[in-house]
Amino acid sequence: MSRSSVPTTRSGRATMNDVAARAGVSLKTVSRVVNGEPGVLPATAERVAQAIAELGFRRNDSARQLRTGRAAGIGLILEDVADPFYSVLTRAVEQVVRDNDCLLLTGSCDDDPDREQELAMALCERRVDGLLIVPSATDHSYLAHEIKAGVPVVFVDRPPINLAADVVLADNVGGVRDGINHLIAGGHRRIAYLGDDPAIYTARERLTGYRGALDAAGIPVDEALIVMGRPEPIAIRAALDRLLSQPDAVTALFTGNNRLTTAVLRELSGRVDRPALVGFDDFELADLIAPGLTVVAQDPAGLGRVAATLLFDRLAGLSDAPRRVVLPTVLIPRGSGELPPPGRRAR
Amino acid sequence: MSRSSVPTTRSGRATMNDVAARAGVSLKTVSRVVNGEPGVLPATAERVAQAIAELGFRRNDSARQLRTGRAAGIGLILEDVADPFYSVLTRAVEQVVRDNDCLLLTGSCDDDPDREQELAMALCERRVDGLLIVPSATDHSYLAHEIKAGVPVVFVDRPPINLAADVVLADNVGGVRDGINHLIAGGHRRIAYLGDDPAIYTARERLTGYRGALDAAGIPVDEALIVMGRPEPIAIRAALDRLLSQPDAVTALFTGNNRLTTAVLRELSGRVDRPALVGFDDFELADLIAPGLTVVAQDPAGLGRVAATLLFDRLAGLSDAPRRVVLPTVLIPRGSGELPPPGRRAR
DNA sequence: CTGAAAGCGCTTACAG
DNA sequence: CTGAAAGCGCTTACAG
Repeated sequence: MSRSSVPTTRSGRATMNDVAARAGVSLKTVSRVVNGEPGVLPATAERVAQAIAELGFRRNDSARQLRTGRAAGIGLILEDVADPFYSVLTRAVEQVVRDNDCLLLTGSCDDDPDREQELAMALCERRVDGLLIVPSATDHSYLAHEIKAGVPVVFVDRPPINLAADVVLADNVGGVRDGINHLIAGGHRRIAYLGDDPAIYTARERLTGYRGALDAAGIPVDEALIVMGRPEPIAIRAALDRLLSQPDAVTALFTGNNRLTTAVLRELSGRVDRPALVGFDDFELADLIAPGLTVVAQDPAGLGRVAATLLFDRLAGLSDAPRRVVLPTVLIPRGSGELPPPGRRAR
Repeated sequence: MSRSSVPTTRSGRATMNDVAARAGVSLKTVSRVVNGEPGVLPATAERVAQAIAELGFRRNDSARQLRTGRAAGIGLILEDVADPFYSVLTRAVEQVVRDNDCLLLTGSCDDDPDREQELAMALCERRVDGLLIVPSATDHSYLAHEIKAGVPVVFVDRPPINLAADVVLADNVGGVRDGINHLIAGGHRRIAYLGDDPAIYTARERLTGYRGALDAAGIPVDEALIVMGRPEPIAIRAALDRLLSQPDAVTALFTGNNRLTTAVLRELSGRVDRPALVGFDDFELADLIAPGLTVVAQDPAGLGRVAATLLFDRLAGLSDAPRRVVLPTVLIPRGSGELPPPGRRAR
């Protein structure tokens, strides 16, 4: 078996031309074999396969991509993969992406609008087939060009602003309503709401759920019981001190997200007389603290799965008007949300 | 300003040629402007910039990639992004990748060796500039071709098998040794070790740390106190029943990873007389359960950062022999690891 | 069943 | 300072 010459492609990699030369066939025949196209004599295919193995040939997808226009890749932009909510969402997206024989390109933007746009543009320059975005920007008109150029974009967890596009959301209003109703049913009337920065869509939505539930129950909303802002330990401590020690002290707390819940738990852990607590968003070990943490659970995996599936539907040609999908939440009682108000604790 | 004709590129996207035509310059001049190359008359650059804006031109990176051979992308393969250990690692990798103006392509392989290889090959076909792998396969010789072709590969958390390549590891042996020594210093002699499937590198290494610490302290290793296997609740319950009720019951447990620790905590939560517990790997809320969980903390962000940095060093030309970097662990006492053995609890 | 030619949209290497 | 030509490694559209 005379080994003629090592392929001397500049990149150190064999190309289809190298394979063709070695197998004594044309470039096109190699392409047929590599892509499993029909109409190649078994004997020919065999020779090509052998040349491929000998040269360690691996198709260059950037050339293929240039020619076909398909990247076989999807971009995912979110706030921070390190956050369990997003990492679970990412995993679900990955699964759908894989089922569609694509690769996933990801980036965290830390709620920085500029970074979101930067990432989106970089992904578009790479000509990904579609984009999944948990938005941080306050204006998404910058994507209009890309959508017109045929790149489907699906928003997740928060809707786009100044742009018509698909979006998959959790039922923020309904979820909080359920949680507040649960506390009301437990006898609570003085229920505080700790939410994130109202600049965040979900923070506003959830607050709406709080107000709605109180209204529906005929309990007047006391604005002094609403605390909105970034989860800073110091601010939270101050808020809790006030809420729990004021004349008509609160008997229950609702925390608007994971980070707030954790921060509140840390502050509460030293206290003797604990208020009831329901948190929005579930997390690992919520059942192992004492009392177990009652939560309104979102479905991050569902958000990712549904959004990614919708994206591939769009890629497959689905051309409705932009859709708005809302996924339900689930109340999971574990103890903290079932603590009665002090007056009733004697029984 | 006469608007001649909308660009009719097949993809619906303007190309450099379209821009050139509109600006009345050559393709090459457009390329110069887009890439910020010097030697373009300000007036010319201005005309080009305007044409770019009008056409919504965005450079096609797949063409650029084909020509330059640089993907400006890094591949990351791991077990499961949804696991906090990996999601934090991913975030750190992302940061380094971004600092180097690259994009990140990721994939989870669920400890499936075939899936690892599939992903690695797909990423190589896409001609990523380098690969970061938390390996699941038991043979990495399949990567020899790629490495020879110039794709640097850095392994993370577990070393490669049958392949010489860089690797960044946690100090598994030393970390467990510290944890066991801590328990011994607390008066414990009957210390059980619950580890994961010994097919996993880190599980074997950590067990080695356990044996070493006992040996060094002159405590004979009782094989009956070693339980290795996937973290199945049923198996763990059975093991705990046996370990805690046998004649010479254990007074302390060491759990070899996050999932084992969680599973053990769930089983323990009902019990009255708790053994001391130290877990390998830290997690959120470990301070909020009672007693606080004492852990040997790894540095997942450090692993990701150091590995990614090493990868870019390789891309920049660093050509030493393959390196092996070991990152230290830290013992964090929070209560569960400081519970004394029953004999001493009276004091 | 097989192949020669053209072209995807850029960058490279020259030339003027 | 600007541009014409060639080519990266594939796939497309034909032809035989």
